[in-house]
Amino acid sequence: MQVRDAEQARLCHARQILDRVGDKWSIAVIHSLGKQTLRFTELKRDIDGISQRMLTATLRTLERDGLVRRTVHPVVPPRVDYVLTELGLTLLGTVCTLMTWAVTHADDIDEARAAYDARPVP
Amino acid sequence: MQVRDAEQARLCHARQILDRVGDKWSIAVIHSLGKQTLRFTELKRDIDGISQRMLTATLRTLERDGLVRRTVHPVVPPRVDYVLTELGLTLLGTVCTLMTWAVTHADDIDEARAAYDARPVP
DNA sequence: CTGTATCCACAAAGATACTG
DNA sequence: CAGTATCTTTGTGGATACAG
Repeated sequence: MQVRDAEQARLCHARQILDRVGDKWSIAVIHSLGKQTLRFTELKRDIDGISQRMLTATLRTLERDGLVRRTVHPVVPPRVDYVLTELGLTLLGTVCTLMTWAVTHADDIDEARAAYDARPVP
Repeated sequence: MQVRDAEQARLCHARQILDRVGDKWSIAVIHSLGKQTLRFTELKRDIDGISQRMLTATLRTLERDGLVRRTVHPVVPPRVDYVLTELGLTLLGTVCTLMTWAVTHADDIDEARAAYDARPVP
């Protein structure tokens, strides 16, 4: 039973992390920063549909988790740069793998959905 | 501009799929079915903390997306089996990759969080 | 056994306005 | 420019009861 519990615990922990890095805004930020260092406003422009509130919250979480580094330049007007850390870069690779899967199998999923929705309903 | 829009569209589509397969219950179901075919009740027992409602909803979505196959046996009492499709199996592999990343770097993230939370607050 | 239906609570997220 | 504060709205998930 200890084995099952230990597995559950590991899964649970993994799920917590997936909940973090798996939400759409985190993915978007990581993907954007994968290309280059960006400032707050540049990120906001780059990520379609994100609100200031969500961008701030997402960046804080990613910073806290050690995936993104935030650099404040003491100038006027204020300038803050965001860049992926080394840990963030390893995640970028993994995220890209998942992205690739999603892109590769998008058609399969669309087909499956169409087939499912076209079923005769009793 | 078309290039950027096309990329945005692809990213958006990928995000939709990630939203599906990335939520914790989907991950849990796919992981459970990765080991063996299971019935509804067995899945509910296997996945700690899931409610009937969520399990049903998750299975429907996965079935619609062509990741899980649902087989009803016309017997009394009713018996319904769930198994990963071929497409589901390819996702299992990718999910495992992400899981592995999460497990591998869990300590790094915990450290980063501890360091972040220990910062002196102005 | 395998679900569906309903209700409710809480949290997440958008809009908006304001500050250092 | 780079956020914070506040309000409102939406959505997600849990509990429960019931049906085929």
